[in-house]
Order: sequence, then C-alpha cells, then structure tokens
Amino acid sequence: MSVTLADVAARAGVSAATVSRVLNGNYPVAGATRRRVLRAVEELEYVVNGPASALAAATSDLVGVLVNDIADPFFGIIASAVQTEIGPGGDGTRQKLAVVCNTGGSPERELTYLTLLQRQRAAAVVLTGGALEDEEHSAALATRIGHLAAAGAHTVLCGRPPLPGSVTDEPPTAVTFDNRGGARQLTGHLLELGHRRLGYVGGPAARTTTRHRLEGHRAALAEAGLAGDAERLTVHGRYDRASGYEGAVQLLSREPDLTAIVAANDTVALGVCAALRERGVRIPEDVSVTGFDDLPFAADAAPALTTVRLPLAEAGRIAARLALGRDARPAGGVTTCPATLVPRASTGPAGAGP
Amino acid sequence: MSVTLADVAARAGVSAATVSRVLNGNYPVAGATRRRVLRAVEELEYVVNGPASALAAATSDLVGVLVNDIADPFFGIIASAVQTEIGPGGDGTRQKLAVVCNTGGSPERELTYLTLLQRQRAAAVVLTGGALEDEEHSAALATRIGHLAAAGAHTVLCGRPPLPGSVTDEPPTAVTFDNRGGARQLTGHLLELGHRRLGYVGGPAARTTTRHRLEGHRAALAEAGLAGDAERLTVHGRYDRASGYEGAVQLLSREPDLTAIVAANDTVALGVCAALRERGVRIPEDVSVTGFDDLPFAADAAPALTTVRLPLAEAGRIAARLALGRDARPAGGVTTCPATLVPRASTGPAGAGP
DNA sequence: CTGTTAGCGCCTTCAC
DNA sequence: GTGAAGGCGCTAACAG
Repeated sequence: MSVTLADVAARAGVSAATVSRVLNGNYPVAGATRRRVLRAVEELEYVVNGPASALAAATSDLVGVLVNDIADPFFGIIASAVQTEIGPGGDGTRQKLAVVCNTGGSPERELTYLTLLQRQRAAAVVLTGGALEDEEHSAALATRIGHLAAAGAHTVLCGRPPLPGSVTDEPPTAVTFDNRGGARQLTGHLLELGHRRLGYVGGPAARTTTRHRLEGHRAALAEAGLAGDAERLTVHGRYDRASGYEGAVQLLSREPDLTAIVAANDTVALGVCAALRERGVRIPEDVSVTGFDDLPFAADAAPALTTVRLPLAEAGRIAARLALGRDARPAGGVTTCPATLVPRASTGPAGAGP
Repeated sequence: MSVTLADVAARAGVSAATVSRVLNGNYPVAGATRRRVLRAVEELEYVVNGPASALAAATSDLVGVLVNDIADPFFGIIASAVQTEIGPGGDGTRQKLAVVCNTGGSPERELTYLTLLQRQRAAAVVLTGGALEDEEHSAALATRIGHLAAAGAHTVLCGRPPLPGSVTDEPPTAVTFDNRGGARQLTGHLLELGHRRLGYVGGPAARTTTRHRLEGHRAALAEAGLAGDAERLTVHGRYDRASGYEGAVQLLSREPDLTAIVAANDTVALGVCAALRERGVRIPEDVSVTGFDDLPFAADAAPALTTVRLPLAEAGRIAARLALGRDARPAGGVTTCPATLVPRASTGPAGAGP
C-alpha cells in the first residue's frame, strides 16, 4: 500500500539499513550515498512509519503534557512553551510532538493519562498544575512515574511541588513557582496600603497550589498580627470565575466591612470584581481586589488587576528541556521560578469598606 | 524487559491471539476466558505497546489538532473541546490522544505537521484557524490531506472554509464560522447607533478569516452608503494586542474624527482600548470599540466589549466527531456555525469623536 | 562505510 | 470460541 523503507532502498540501490541511517543521521554515511538516498525519498514521497520505528527503537517522538484544561490560558501558555521547545527549529534532535491531556483536575484521569502515555512509549512527560494532596494518590502517581521512567521517559512536574519520592528511586524533577512568596508579597502590599480586614477566596482545598498561596497570605497576616480573623474570612471554591463571584458574595455577608479581597488567581478575581460591581462597590476605592498569575487579560480588566506574575512560559520551557534531558537535572531536582508582585489599579489605600 | 502480550497469555493459559481479542473487544470471547485474561492483565500490570499495535493495525490512537498557538484562548477552547470529545468517557471506542501542533500561522509548519501526523499514522486530524489564501499553499495542503486520507485519516477543517478540492477527490469536511454575517451584524449595530466614521483594524491580509470579517464590515457600510471611506480607514496587523494598539494610533492619525473602531478580534480590541485610554479618549462616549470571538475575558474588559460570539467549543466538538467518523459528513461537507452579536458597554451612540 | 540478519510486540487471517 | 503462524516496517547489532 504505502511506500516503505525497502522501496526507498531499492530505488537508491542500497540496503534498508543505510536508508535508516541516513534518515536518522546518527551514523556515518558517505556523502554520495546519502544524496542518492535523499533523492529517492523525495521522488517516492516517502514518509517514515512512526509506529514501526517506535516499536523497533522502543521510544517514540511523543511528549505528554498533562494539564487541567488547555482552554485555560494558564495551562495554554505553559503547553505552548513546551510545544515550542520540543517542536521544529530545535537543535539536531528529531521533531517531537506534544500530546496534550486534559485531566480536568481529576486524579484518576491523571493516572489514566499517564498510563496511556506509557502505552505510547512517550519520550517524556510534563505534568503541570497543582497536585491533589492525598497520600494514596501521590503514591499511585509515583508508581506510574516509575513505570514511565523504567521505559526511559523522564517526567517533570511543572507548577507542582516534588513528590515525596520513595527511598530507592530519585523523585521526579520539578519546576515550581514560588506561590508562597508571591502570596506573601501580595498580601504585604495590601497591608502596606492600610488594609486590615482582608477576605480570601481560595481554590479547591487539598491542592498544593491552593495551600501554598493561602500559607503565604496567612504568613503576611500573622506578621501584621492579623492572624485571628483569617480562618473566618477564607472561603474555598474552584479556580474559576463563578467561584470568585460566589466567594465574594459570601465573604461580604460574613464581614460587610471588608476592605480587600484576595483571590486565588486572576480568573477568580474577575468573578470577585463582577460581584462587587453588581453591588455598587467601587474598586479600589471601597474594596481592593487582587489576582494571581498575571495572565494576559489581567492588565486589561476593569480595573487592571494587581496580581503576581508567574513566568509560565519560562517554566514550560525549562520543564520541557529537563524532560527531554537537554538540560541536566538541577541539584535537589527542583527549580523554583520567582513570583513578582505587579501592582495595578485594582488595589488602593484602605477606605471605609463597601 | 517489559511485560508483553505473550506473558499475559502464558499467565492466563491462553494464546496471545485471545488476549488481543479480549483487549480489543472486537471479537467474541467466552466470559470465563475473558475474566482470566483480565485478571492476568491486572496482576502483571500489563500495558499495551501502542506502537506495536499501531504498526500491526496500521492506525494509531492519535488525533492531530493544528492550531496557530495553543496559548491563545481562541484555539485553547477549540482544542479543549476536541480533546474532551475524543478523550475518556467517550462511547465504546478506544481512548484517543490529542497531538497539539502550534503552527504559529506559518504555512510551512502547517505542512510539516501534517506530514508528521501522517508519519504517526494519526487516526484523524482537525485543522483549525483561518487559512492563508494562496493557490500554491492550498494545493500543497490538499495533497497532504489526500495522503492522510489515503492512510485512513479524515481531516476536518475547523474555522476555515473548505479547500477548493480537486475534481476527483471530495474535499475535506469543514466546520466554519459565519464570520461574514457576524461582522455584518456588528457593523450594523454601530451604524444603528449613528456612527458614520468607522475605523477597522484587521488581521493579517491574505487570511480567510480576515477577509470574511472585513467583507461583512464593508457590506454593512455599503448598505448604508458609506463604502467610500472604507479603504482609507482600514489597517491590517496581526491578531494580537500590539497590533490593536498600533492600529488605533494609526487610524486616529488618519482620521481624527473617528467615532468607532472595529477590531479584528477581542485581543486586538483590547489593544485598541489601551491606545484610546492612553490618549484620554473615553469608550464609548468618544469612540466605540468592538471585538470579535467573545472570548471569556471580553465580558470583564474595561469596558466590557461589544463583540460577536462564536460557538468555539461547539465547533471543536463537531469537528472532532466528524474527524473520527462518529457523525456522518453533512451534505456538501460544510457545517456552518452561527455568529451572534453580543452588545456590551464598549459601544454607544455616536458622539463627537475623540 | 555498508549489507545481512534478527527481532521489536501485536494483529489477523486461517484452521480447528 | 480458540490456537498457530505470518507479517506490519523499522532498527540494531554484527560482520565484512
């Protein structure tokens, strides 16, 4: 049916092995021979059979990228960076393809996809997004990652802390964000502006990202002697706009005198803003609002969001290089990306509250 | 090294063929046998070798998704829908994996990726985003799609018009957006508000999406007897924020009395808004601004963007089903998704201009 | 530098 | 309903 290596070999008057060598460029071949082979490839419009070569070589050109939801720019930006790094124009290495898997934040799907990637003999895997904090799941994850490693695929965590790691194996490499530090700075910024009653709309409980950001927030509060109310002024939700809306409404009913609301991320912050606007609360005159991540839309929101910038693309790039073994594993296995406070119009001096 | 079909077969006391049948569920196997096999699979933690089965079966579980840039929510939303449709929870069919390819809008990369997908023996391909209007490229594209088809992979265009199509082969299926109609409505809305001097910041020239939106705009203008100025008041750029910014500046210098600016899409519109804001031009009191696509951030921009909603997720879903052959090819091969005007705060009655 | 020889692990007729 | 056997197209030693 379709043209094979053997066809090319016949046409070029060489053996299949030689054609393979030319195509993979990992073995010396005489210039003239190489040219003849390449011409035959052209003429026959030969296209390598990926599965066949993956079978024989026991590795494929696929790189798995697990994300919560690729429609969310947070993940889109990371995935885009990964794909750029592994894609065309890369150094000598073969073009790799990114297999994007939406887990929807579900731990089971995370495991399922890891197995599916193992089945494909993926060359590497980048596992993004905050992790569920659950012993059992972590263990299951470690097992899957171990299987992948056994098959030669490095797994790199991106945006999640390193796994506990068994005693024998070295835990997978991780690229993390300084969520704690960023959150600390952010709340510090509000405190400096004179805010004393701060609400917090967090992400889903039992997620590393959620916890770290909340910890940073609490740390800043504690430093200012405001730890007492923290618990009462915290609500949890999902990382979406609706959660921000609901969270703001709830916080306002719990504490009508709030002068600031810290949101789990930019998207949640938009929901918070929407709720406030609907109630005629001015931002930031009455209530200041902050986001997290500094996604592209944050600068264009109404008002422009004060937030914390995370170098998402950079992290994706690093994770990809690490996963492919292009860069050496850092000591300790963890690379931490800095978080930067970005003050904008959504925060201002503490006023009287709504 | 790793456990194979044969190992499972041995453990279950059956032949490899039987195990294969159980795993693929496409052949009758006695209940007891099936259970024994499944147990052996569990016990051995057997994971199918994807490349091997792809080689033998001459088809893989991969579905290609070509996008301009997965970091752009426009594409992220479509890709997410595709991935959801082909992913877990699907009907009986095997879990498929999405291979996301960033073309960056480059025609060469588009071709390269198509070939790479052919090499992987992809089961289907969804080609999103506006197309370059160029005979030669269209022909090359048609050829590649033909090769893919020969290998059993349907290609579905999503968000781009059907390819010319050779005489012999039927052209690939397409899911398109009513860009022309949407643009017509949008400009009609501005005209109704009394605007007469409208600027247009378009996307890259020679792209179908760009042209269709511009045509809709011009059609509305012509209907109102305003075709004369259209050419002079149009600038082209990329589909990004910076282009919107530059475009607005340029338009304003060409025609200081503009009362409305129509942007190629929401992202460009944000750039336009930023430029206007910086110059102290009020939106919409002085100048109205419109976007296109209705991406999630449009509602939260400052001010909320009047735009045209495109059912992106729906389109992605449909394209995926068509590509996998889950749904029948519609008559004519083209499914058109409607575009809906979404009036928000960024447009208002025509004032005196800036 | 190039050809020969074995598989890689699975699917799929074909028999039974 | 199940087993046996051949081959999918390529790579990787091993010779030469």
